[in-house]
Amino acid sequence: MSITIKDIAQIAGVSYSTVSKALNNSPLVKKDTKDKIIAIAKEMGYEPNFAAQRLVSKRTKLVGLIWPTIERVVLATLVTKISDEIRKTPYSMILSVDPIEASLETFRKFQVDGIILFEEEGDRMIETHPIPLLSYGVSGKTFSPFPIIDANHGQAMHDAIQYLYELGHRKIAYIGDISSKDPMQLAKYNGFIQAAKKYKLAVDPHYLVNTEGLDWYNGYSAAKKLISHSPLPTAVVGGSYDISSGIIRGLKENQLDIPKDISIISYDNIPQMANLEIPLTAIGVPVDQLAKEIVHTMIQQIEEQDSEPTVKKLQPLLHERASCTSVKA
Amino acid sequence: MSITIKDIAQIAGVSYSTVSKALNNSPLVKKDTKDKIIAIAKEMGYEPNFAAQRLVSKRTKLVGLIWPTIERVVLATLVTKISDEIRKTPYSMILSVDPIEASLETFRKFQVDGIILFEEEGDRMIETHPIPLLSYGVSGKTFSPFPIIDANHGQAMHDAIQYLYELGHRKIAYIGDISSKDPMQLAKYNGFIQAAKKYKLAVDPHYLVNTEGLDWYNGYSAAKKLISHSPLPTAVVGGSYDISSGIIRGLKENQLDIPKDISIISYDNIPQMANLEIPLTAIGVPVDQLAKEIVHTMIQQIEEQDSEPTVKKLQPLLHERASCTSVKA
DNA sequence: TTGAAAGCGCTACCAT
DNA sequence: ATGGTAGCGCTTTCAA
Repeated sequence: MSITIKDIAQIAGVSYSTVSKALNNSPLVKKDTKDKIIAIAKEMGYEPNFAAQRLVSKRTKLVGLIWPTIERVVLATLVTKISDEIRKTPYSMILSVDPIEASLETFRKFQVDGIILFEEEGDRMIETHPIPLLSYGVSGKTFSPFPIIDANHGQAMHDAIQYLYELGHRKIAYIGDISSKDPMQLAKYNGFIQAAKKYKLAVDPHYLVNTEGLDWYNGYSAAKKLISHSPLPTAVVGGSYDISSGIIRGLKENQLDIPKDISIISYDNIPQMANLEIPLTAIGVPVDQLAKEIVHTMIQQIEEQDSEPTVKKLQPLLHERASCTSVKA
Repeated sequence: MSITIKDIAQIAGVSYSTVSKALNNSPLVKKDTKDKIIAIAKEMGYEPNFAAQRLVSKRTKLVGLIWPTIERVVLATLVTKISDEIRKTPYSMILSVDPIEASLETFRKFQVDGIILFEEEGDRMIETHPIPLLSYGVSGKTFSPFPIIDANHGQAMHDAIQYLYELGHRKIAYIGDISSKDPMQLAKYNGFIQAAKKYKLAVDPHYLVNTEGLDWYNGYSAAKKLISHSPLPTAVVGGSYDISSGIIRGLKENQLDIPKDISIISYDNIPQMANLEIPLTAIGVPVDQLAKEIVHTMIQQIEEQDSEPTVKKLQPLLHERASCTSVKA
């Protein structure tokens, strides 16, 4: 049997309701008493009984996160960061690896206060769901019944191209996955196309390489395919962390020096970019900020029931490393 | 406010303690009443209040699982299967992606009844931990303060070699990661060496290729390295799912036909083996069985406090697909 | 500023 | 077979 506020009350010589207040930092308790009680609690190794707390205050202070099915380093990083972020708040996070329906079932059982999910899956059955929801993804429609955190992939691609353009690049290739209906992938691709148009780049069709997958190897093969045609581009934009790491290998295996022969910039602004064979300049909303925004918005949504579900487009950031160089016009 | 047993009691015209019994399928309630109550409960969409249940019955029926840091398809599959398995029991699982210390903190807060973790990390501080623990890993020492589920990697390698031997293979290579101190990787490597000795195979040093990593690409490079020397082996044992998928690519890129030119068998008995470019014959404890065993043992450990923490070595199974062929001596 | 007491939803025991 | 009730540990009035 673990120790309860009654035990503390006994030792401290106060009533247990006072202990409760003290532990919750209520202003209704004299500072002396409060300090004493807190000290005793700590000394006794008191841990509040979660179930009891939840029972009485209808909030569970629990957020559920549905683990995305796709295995990606970036997503794993994001989930971890979200977890870190939540740990700084009074909330706790529980994860479910089950398919969405089963996850919702579990979360309902735990009576979580809010649910975070990744991309679209939300759309379907969830409209009716009473639990505050938040989705990380692409805000296709400008209206949504629940808030969406959007990493603004299109903007990111624009910024990448602008950056390369200003370095003098005119022949820029895009290597990414556009085989699926994944809105994030499409948003990147479309963003590239649009920005290329804006900067009047002549995009040779073979500068657009569809990796048809998100794996390392897909980027690797795509890179080889890209350099099998001439003229070679002077820069390439990689669609994701994994893809770009494959591109590096593909280029290196063909004795192409990065960035001397070819510059490369990658989508996904995660710290791991620095640990690749060649640290890559990257574009995207920094994963920490993404996590912060997701958690913050989720909690706000929970605590202010009336707050409008907003679609929040975040600002991508360009993180320079040594993988791009300027080129004479 | 969601509905409670009192609401049900009112509708059913019985006391709420009767409802509680009925819902818990107590034999103390007449079948008629029970059926009626259950029907009403279902109709009203009743969900028991988790917190209240937990508060009164000291068990939480919660199992915590610490998500392994290493990103592997196989582990993700295992975690998912464990989740599926737990969903069949009265228990629920919560996942933590935090580092072990923080995870334990969280789990203590949730007052989980048991904790599952992957490999050794348990050893350290956990000795003192009062919560039943179970580890999936390698049972180096035969004694352990908590139960260990061991996939018996050594035996698996033995079985693989026996299989190949009986097909007539005498030149067998091993491609796997032996650069880290990961006991699972070492167990496989050592198992290979031992079995090779047993079958009196002359293991040319270049038949042992250290991938120095667990990624696809590591297997790919290793395969290329392997075939750069002659004589080529007639069969190769891949150390893991990812590694083997890299091996396939490496061999194919060099116009080597599987299994005509070279047979391949991979560790990791997961269904995904069938979806590779070339469906691979695989050896290992089937992931479903692993999950079943882990969950079953965990629950037993929780419910029978006195049960001895056993080290359970599981029996690997060889799943034949079309990647191995016999060879004339 | 502190204490007493109600009650969250449920299980389990005792009474009927 | 069913009902009444205590109490799990806590928060939150309300009273002192």
